[in-house]
Amino acid sequence: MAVGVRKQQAARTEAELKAAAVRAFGRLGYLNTKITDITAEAGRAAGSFYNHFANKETLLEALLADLLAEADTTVVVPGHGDDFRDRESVRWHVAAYWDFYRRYRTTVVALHEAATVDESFERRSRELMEPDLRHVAGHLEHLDLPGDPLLVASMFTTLLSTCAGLWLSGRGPELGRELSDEEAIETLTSFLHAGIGGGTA
Amino acid sequence: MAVGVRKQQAARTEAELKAAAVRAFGRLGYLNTKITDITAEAGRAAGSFYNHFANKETLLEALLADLLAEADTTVVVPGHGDDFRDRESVRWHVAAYWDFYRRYRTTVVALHEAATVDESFERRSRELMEPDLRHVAGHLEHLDLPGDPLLVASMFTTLLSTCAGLWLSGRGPELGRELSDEEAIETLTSFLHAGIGGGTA
DNA sequence: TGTACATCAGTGAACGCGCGTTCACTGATGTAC
DNA sequence: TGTACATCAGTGAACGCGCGTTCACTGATGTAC
Repeated sequence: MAVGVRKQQAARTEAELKAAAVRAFGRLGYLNTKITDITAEAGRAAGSFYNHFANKETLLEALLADLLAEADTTVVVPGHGDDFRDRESVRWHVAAYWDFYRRYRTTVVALHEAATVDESFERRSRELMEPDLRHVAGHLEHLDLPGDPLLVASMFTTLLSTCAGLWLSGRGPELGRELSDEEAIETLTSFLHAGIGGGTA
Repeated sequence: MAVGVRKQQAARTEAELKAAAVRAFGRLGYLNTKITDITAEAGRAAGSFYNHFANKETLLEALLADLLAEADTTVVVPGHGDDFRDRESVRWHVAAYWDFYRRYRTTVVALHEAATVDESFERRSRELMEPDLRHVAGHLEHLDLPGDPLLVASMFTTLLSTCAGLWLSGRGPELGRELSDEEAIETLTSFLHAGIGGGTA
C-alpha cells in the first residue's frame, strides 16, 4: 500500500494532463484548444479530464499555481545590483525576465489569451505583472527619469514582456538568421538602459 | 428613384451594422461578441446581418478596409523631419501613431484578438504592422544604434503600439490621475529617443 | 398616370453543428473479517 | 493468508446548450406596359 497506488496513479494522470495541456496550448493556442485535444494529447478518454479539473479555466489556474510556486523558489533575487544607472543592474533584470519567459512562455501566453476573453483572468494577469512593475518602479525611484516613474516602469516591463513574447515565439522581425539569447538580452538592455536615462545621468 | 432608395437603405443598414459592431467590440471584445449582440446593438433582426456579411470575420475585414482607406488619405506623411537624432522627428512619429491608435483603437484591438485565434488574421495583423516597421527601420538606418536595426525598429514600434493599447484602454499603471495625450506622447518620445541612442549620438 | 407583377431588404423562428459535460459501466485497488 | 464487498480512477457514448446560419415570409420599392 505505502502511499496508495491509487493516489499515485491519479496524481500521475493529473500531471500528464497538465503536460499534455501545455503541449496542446503551445501547438493550437489556449483558446483554440478543446478539452478533447488535451485528453487526446495525453492518450486518455475525454471524461478523464473531469476527474481532475472542473474545466479548462481550472486547469490554467493550476498551471499558474505551479508557475508561481516554481518561480518563488528560484527568483529569490540573489544579490543583484539595484542601481539602474549601472548597465549591469539593468542587464541582470533583463536576463532574469528573459529566462523566466523562456521557461514559462506557453503558460504566460495562455494566460494572456484567457485574459482577452475572461474578466477574471484579466485581473489575474494584472496581478501577476503588478509585483514586477512595482519592483522596477522601485529601482527607478531615485533616477533622473524622462517622465512619471510609474509610466517609465510601465514602458520598461511592457517592452520586456512584449519583445520576449514576440521574439521567442518566432513572430519577431525577419532577421534572416537566428536571434541568440545573448543578442536579445544585450539589445534590450542597451535600449532600456539608455531609455531610462542611464547613459546621461 | 435617383440612386435607388433600396440601395441607399441597404448601404445605410450596412453602415449601421458596422458602427454597432465597433460599439459591441468596444464593450465586449471581439471574441466575446455574438452576431446577435451586433444586430441587437443596431436594432435589427439577427438574419439581417447575413444580407451584408458572410460572418463576423468578413465584417472585421470590412472594418480593416475602412481603416486602411481612411488612414491612406490622412497619413500621406506631410513633410516631417526624418532624422531620428532630432527629438522632434521622433515626437512627430509618436504623435502620429498615438492619434492613429486613438481613432482606430477598437478595430486594431479586434484584429489583435482575432489574430490570437485565427491564422489568417495573424498574417493580416503582421501585414498591417510591417510597413510601419520598415518605415521606422528606414529612419534608423544611418544611426549609431544599440543593436540590429530591425530589432531596434521592432522595439520601437512594439513599445509604441503596446503602450498606446495599454494606456488608452485604461489598463495602464494606476497613476491616481488622468494621463493626458501630451504627457503620454512626451514620455514615450523621451524614452524612445534616448533608447535609440539619440541623446548620445 | 395607373395597374400588375418582380425584386429585394429585412424579419425572426427554427435548424443543426460543435463541443463541454455527464453518467452508467468496467476493472483494478483497498478494506474488513 | 483468503474471501467478499466497497471504493475509486478511468472510459466513451450520449446528452444538451449556445450560437451561427438558414429560409419561408412580409411589405416596400422598382419595372413593364
